[in-house]
Amino acid sequence: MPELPEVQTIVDYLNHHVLDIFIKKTIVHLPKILKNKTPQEFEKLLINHKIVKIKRLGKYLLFFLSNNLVLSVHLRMEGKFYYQAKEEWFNLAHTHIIIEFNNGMQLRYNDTRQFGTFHIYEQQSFLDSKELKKIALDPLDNNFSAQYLYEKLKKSNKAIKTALLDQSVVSGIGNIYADEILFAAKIFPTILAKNLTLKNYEKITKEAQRILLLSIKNKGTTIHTYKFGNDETGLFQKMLLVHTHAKEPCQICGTIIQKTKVNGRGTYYCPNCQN
DNA sequence: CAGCGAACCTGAGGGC
DNA sequence: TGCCCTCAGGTTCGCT
Repeated sequence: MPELPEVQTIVDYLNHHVLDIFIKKTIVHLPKILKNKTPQEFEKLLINHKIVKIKRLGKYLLFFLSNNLVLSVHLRMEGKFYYQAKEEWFNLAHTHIIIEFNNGMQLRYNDTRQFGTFHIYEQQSFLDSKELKKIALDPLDNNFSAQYLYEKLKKSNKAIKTALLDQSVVSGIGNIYADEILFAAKIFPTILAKNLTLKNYEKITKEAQRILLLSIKNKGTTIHTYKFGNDETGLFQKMLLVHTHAKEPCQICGTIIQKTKVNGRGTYYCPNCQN
């Protein structure tokens, strides 16, 4: 499901709604979402504590708790959070975890495909965890640069699109934005990363930052099921130039947009602009 | 280590 | 209406 702009939108929304409220109870309908705790341990660790701050690391949401623990959540393809009154209807079939606050509201984790993950770590060591330690800088990080990307990829035999999807190279970019970034940078998706120049990486970096920021401004991209807050959708899908536009004329040059598979992922490109 | 497909799941949509 | 196939904002595992 969500990539950097969608996760950032969800983090921004939740930071405005769920901070500094005591957690009253938790309900876990699908224990396998909790990867390193039992439902009993999960409740014991959260109850009578508060969420102090929520941050994003790549595509992970990090909930910092008042007891110096960190709840790290990955939404994978379809994970969603709803913040609703406990009386309000919800889809029982796909709501797997509920955190209820003492103000009568519930934070509900909904995930049709059940791919999402919850981990709880100590605040001083969460970055050492197996999943989080490999997350590279994202393009909006102050320390990110074209030089950084170039150094990481100048010997890589991967297709540039595959490299951009590798979260240990650059984090936050997924299938939609990889296509849009390479289109904007006029780079063919299957070119090997090692064959690109620093100048190419400067273009990729610049376009990645522009596109991701523009998408955050538009609350992300809703193609299938991504939602944030109380069932709101993003708007950036209206600004996609290649992704989902197979068989349509390119808005820049009129050539028909092609769809293919790169590393098993649907990939859209303009054979003229990205030649 | 690279590269590839399968696996994890459910549901929507198209073709017949 | 129903069946079968493909596809889906992601990641990890296991095989060659």
